[in-house]
Amino acid sequence: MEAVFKALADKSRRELLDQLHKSNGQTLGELCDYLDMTRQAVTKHLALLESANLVVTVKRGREKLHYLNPLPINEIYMRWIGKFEQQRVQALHNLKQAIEEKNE
Amino acid sequence: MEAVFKALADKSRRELLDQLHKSNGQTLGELCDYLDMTRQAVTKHLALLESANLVVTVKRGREKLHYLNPLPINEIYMRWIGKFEQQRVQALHNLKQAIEEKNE
DNA sequence: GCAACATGCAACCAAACGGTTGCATGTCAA
DNA sequence: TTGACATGCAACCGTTTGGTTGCATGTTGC
Repeated sequence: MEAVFKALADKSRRELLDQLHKSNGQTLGELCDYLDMTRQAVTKHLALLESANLVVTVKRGREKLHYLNPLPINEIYMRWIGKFEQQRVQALHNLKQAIEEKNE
Repeated sequence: MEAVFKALADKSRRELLDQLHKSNGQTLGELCDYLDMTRQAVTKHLALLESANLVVTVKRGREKLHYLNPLPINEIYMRWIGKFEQQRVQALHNLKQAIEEKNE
């Protein structure tokens, strides 16, 4: 959970997830094309995403294929964001009531 | 957007949001009770949350009241997480296939 | 008015972060 | 087999981050 939030905090890593979203199962080399940094830097980002369980990798010969795992993001939504989301409706309701009361 | 992700990356800040979720409109002093750090550190965290527009503050006399703003989190869900969520089923299918291919 | 209280501001510090360079390892293809 | 290719590993480095301490400012209530 903590790892997922940390992983999502970086723009480059979100970009990588975006690319995998567009085309799943890309190699390290392919993913490097999208980011303006060295391969080693991209490796580090991918390692972090993998340790957060946001991407899963499979080795194929000398290549390493990267697959997106959307479950942790779903988890975050269910356990964390949904809670606040739920309150949003309540907050809007409260606001509506406050305005109505004011108009009386 | 970037600011929101960065703000959510820290456990203490998520804890603060949680506390505001439980009881909205708390003062700095009250929020300090929940975290094991100095008031100044909490101030910094709240400033970051405020600059990410996740909390809104109102001054009342010598106190500062903190209110949760759930809209940015909703934004993240709508623009970012929802996209991955949608793909979830498809991605699981792809992953399953990739693993099967590997086992051959 | 003044003492206690709630918060603000700034300098400082260690650790984590995001990136680099250099080199090693493993795999494919001719 | 050997050279090119895809990736792995480790040391290093500037900047950001999360926290501290010390002091300043504004507000309340007696």
